[in-house]
Amino acid sequence: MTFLDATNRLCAFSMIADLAELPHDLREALNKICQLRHLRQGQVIAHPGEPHDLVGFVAEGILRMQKTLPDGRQHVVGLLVPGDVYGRVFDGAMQFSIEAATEAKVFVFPRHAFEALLSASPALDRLMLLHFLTEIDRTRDWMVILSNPKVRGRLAGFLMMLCTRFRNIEGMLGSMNGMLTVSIPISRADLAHLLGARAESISRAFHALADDGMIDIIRPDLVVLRSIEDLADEAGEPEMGEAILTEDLPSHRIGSLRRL
Amino acid sequence: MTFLDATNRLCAFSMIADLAELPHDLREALNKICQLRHLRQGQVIAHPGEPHDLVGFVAEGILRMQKTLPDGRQHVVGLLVPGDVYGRVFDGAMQFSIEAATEAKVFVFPRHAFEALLSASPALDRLMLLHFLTEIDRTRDWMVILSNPKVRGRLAGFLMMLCTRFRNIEGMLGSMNGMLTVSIPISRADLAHLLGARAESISRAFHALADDGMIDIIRPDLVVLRSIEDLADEAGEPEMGEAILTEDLPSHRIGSLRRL
DNA sequence: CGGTATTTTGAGTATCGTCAAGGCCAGTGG
DNA sequence: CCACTGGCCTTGACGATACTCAAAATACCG
Repeated sequence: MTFLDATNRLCAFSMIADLAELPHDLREALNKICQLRHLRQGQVIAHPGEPHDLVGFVAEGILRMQKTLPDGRQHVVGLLVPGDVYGRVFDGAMQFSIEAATEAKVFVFPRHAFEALLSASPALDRLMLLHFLTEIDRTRDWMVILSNPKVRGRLAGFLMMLCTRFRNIEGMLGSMNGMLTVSIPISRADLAHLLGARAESISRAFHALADDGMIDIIRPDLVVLRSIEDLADEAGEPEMGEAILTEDLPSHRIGSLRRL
Repeated sequence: MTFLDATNRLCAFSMIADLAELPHDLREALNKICQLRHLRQGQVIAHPGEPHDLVGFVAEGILRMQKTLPDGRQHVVGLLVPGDVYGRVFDGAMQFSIEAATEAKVFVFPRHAFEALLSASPALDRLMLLHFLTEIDRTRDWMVILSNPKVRGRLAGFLMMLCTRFRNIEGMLGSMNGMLTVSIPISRADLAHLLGARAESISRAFHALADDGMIDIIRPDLVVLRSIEDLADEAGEPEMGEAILTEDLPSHRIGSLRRL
């Protein structure tokens, strides 16, 4: 299966900026081994333990990474948005399972073919290396959020992170009479696991933030951010608020490797 | 400055297994640009924001990564042990500052020279890639620990992580009449930041674990683990306990890229 | 040995977890 | 169209846990 547009140019990865910038012949080689998959919500595409023989790029939708504990409980440890990569390269089994949080589309590559290209192409190799560096920083940012002693603070940090990660992703951020809205792609129960709390506490924290005028809750999965500064303050990270407010919005570029 | 042993072979990286396994000519090239630095406790070797022009490998001692918030508070987000790498390659400024938690020795490479070698050598490139993959998984493990709702659980998880990370590191693990002891390389205050709690709560959690017979507190920075299973249970990760107990101890190998 | 920083303890309050019940919404079947 | 059902979110009440502020004890260092 190949992806060619009307003018016969490779277009499969056009929405994934980092791939689109690769040399033409490399894109062609990638195109030959790639496959587009539609995922319905809730579909699990990778199980921990068993070696996963695919490397995937998210094209549309939100996936979540989760650790499944022996007793069956599931522990969300991250979100994948368009432009993100999942799957191990070169070594070992996946540490986490991956599940579609929304309808999603992913490009998948057979692992060994992808690794062969990786070894042959410095550009792709560099791309992956930079991607992983970014991922490390993101996960450390998660840690900073999680180490806030109070649930309200962690939730505020989570909302801030959604803003930065969703900035370039269609349908996740919006505006209501001039104010920023953000979609919350996971359930209260999952959010509770992610933030180290119970679903009830998460619910109370949402409404506490609403009572203080920082947010409005339109639907459980859609909130208006009324005061980014106050949220950033609540999260204990003054710098994040400024970043969100001052930065311009290059909405054409998806999956930038630069951190926001 | 070069590092040659009595028989005139390169020996600088002998304690860092991953570097020692590189081809000879590459080790030689690395050796030419590398520098050994002794760090005294508390010394800060990287500041966030300002681009850091060095890539470092930890040879001895423990360093901590921390985020310095605008108001001056410091937020530990990880520990570096011998074999670990710090510093950004190719892109941007450091996100976190790095400080020596103990006396330490590090090998540092000028960033651009290191990048040049990286581009020229697939083996080194692969090494770094795998290292970063491991680092991502480690940080996600941190997340799982941090998302435990109770301080006792987070502390138990922290102790388990110390065991796995310190396994091959001299002076951090010991034994007292048959039982495992572990050194705690950071202060209560830093641990509190790391685990999302206050120093008082950390202290109380330590003594709560001691009262339940899971640990003995020899000194504030040295504890005996009396029941790894119970600790793992407290941490909510039954699998970790088994891993620590059943695994053999290849103490000659430092800085394995394989996850413990 | 004294002085300082760190750790611990204590008491009171705020927050959070827990259990239970109720509400909202979408889908189902009468 | 409506009642019913099940999942998810919310609310309430209560006990457990953790934060706060203060003070004491311990460890550390010269």
